[in-house]
Amino acid sequence: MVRLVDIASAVGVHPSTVSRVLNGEVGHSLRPETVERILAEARARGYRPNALARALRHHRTGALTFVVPMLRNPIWVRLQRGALLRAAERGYVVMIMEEPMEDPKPPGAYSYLVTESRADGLLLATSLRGGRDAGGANPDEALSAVPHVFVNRRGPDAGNDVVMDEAAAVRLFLDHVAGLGHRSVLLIDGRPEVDTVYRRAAATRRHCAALGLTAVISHADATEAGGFAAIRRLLATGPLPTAIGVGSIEQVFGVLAALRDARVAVPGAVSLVSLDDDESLAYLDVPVTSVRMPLAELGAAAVDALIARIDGTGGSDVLIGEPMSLISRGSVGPPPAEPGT
Amino acid sequence: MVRLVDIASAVGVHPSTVSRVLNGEVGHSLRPETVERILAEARARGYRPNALARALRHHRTGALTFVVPMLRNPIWVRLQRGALLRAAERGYVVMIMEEPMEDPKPPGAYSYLVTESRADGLLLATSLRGGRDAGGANPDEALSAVPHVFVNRRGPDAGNDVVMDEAAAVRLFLDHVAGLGHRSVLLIDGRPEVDTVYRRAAATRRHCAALGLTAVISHADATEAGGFAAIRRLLATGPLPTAIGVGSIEQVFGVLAALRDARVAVPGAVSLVSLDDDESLAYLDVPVTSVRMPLAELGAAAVDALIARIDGTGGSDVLIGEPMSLISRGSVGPPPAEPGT
DNA sequence: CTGTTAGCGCTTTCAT
DNA sequence: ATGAAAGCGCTAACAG
Repeated sequence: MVRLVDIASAVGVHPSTVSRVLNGEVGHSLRPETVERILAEARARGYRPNALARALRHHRTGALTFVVPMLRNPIWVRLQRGALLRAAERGYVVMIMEEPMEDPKPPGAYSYLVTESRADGLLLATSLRGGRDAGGANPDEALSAVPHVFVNRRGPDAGNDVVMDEAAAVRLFLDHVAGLGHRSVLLIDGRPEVDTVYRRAAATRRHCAALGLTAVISHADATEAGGFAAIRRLLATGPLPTAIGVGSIEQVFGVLAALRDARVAVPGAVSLVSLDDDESLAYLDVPVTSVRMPLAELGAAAVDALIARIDGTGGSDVLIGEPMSLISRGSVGPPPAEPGT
Repeated sequence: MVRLVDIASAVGVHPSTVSRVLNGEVGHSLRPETVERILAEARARGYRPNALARALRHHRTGALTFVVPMLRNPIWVRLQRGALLRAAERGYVVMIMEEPMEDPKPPGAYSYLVTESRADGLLLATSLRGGRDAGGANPDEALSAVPHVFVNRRGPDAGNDVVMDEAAAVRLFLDHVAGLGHRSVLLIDGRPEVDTVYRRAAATRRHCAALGLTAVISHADATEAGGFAAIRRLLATGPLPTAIGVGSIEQVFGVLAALRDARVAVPGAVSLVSLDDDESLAYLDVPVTSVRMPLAELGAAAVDALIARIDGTGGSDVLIGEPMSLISRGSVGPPPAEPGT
């Protein structure tokens, strides 16, 4: 390992001089020759500053921690990617912690990572929504002492949320099907305690009311089996609404399978929109129309927001709405003359 | 922030005493009362050791870096999960670096992370296979100085590879279809420079020869479009082999779509096996038989192997073969009387 | 049983 | 234009 002192003694100057040169000190005028010699020596020996020692002095680790739930859902991949890319651009590395689904911890359970100087701040996408609207957890003290931002969900403390415009996504879906004449809508989504689900459900009720559509909300596990079961359950109780929105890709597969089993034609009898795009949807037997969400942008914005908190540069809640679009692929058509079976 | 000295002066002892108590020194006998007072004070003030200072002393950061290619493929999610879980069990945190697909770097490009003391070792799943068999890169010096392990691919230096038994997966596929009477096999997989692809292709040729089957290998992008194009291309040149193995989930979707378009019945005309399982395959219009690979186990084993390298506790190449199984779902049947369209 | 001392590798006043 | 010295928070010999 090459240290600062090594190259200092090799060149015959004091370590502090080397430090200044290598950090490109501006105010300090250095003799060009000295600078040259130091730079040459450092390059020759492949000197790399010790991030630990530096962090210890600066009270800055240059690392962020991203806490994500252990889900298969590909949205996390795109989100993570956007965050990693932006973090790299801004000179940070990111640690990933996956939160076990069985025993989800309160967000404050991760503040130790900052307290122990393992990271400068926390990107929190813990599974449950947290205090504020959930009524569950009490305001989390450990957390408030630490720079953090909630990603894709609203946390217990206002002003630290970075979320997407789920209401806009829902409107894209509803306006599309309403425009084709649909009057009854079904939203199949995950558990209502999940913040994104909560916001999509609320937006669906609100916008359906505004458009004069009837709305049914069905909550199920965010898995293939969950989507399958939801359709089964609804078919047992009567005819389906003619337009169906689905909250996660996994559920889309289950919903399609259940409709196929029940011989409900798509888009003949019911129309389907996925509120979560994936390339594979274009290749199914019924290519599925979907709303593409700005996930990478969400990840990047969350990193920016967190760094602002770390730097003490204020910051308020962020709503990401762009780019968002409905990708028309063929699972949506006009409603049938009679309500779908 | 609470430091060691703070609780030392509060209790009225020397910092080193506090250090000893908090680290549960064994040889050193401490007066129970002192121990009690220190522990109480530390708990009361919520003391957390500074990981930076500790790492600086110990020359150990307690962090590993996982370098993964920027792919959508869900295998990375399962692999990452296995690695994160095991790392947490062993007291390490994991940083993730995603390697840009456009300009893949040689594995040695990441050794600076260890040199700068940001991590103790590297889990490398960089996109290309590296020197040894690829003939490309020259032996990477920067890398050899640093604890590392190649995950799911073989690196340029022997003895540091942790891979799955791709040959066994291929055999599971081939024995299954051969047992049903298939005599001609097609493997659709990714780019041949990717090590897993290379090994599956080699195993396919070898085992087909042993079984007396004809084998065709088709390389395409590991995407839906790639799988689609591969089938299109092959259909243009003549009838398909009756048994098809596919290397990645994304390709499976494309392959199914192309077969559907061309009115090739599955499993009537051709049988299909995915060499990469995913829950969603069970819900397609033709549920797809697949080989489930031990991805989480691979991630965990890679972490163990890397920690062994870090601790200087030897270690040689690791081959993960268990648990691996063929999940029969309905896309495989006996071959048709006449070869597929 | 506990205190003293000397750093880990780097940065930053303050001198000169 | 450069050197000296102190210290980030913790630990590990070595004393006593």
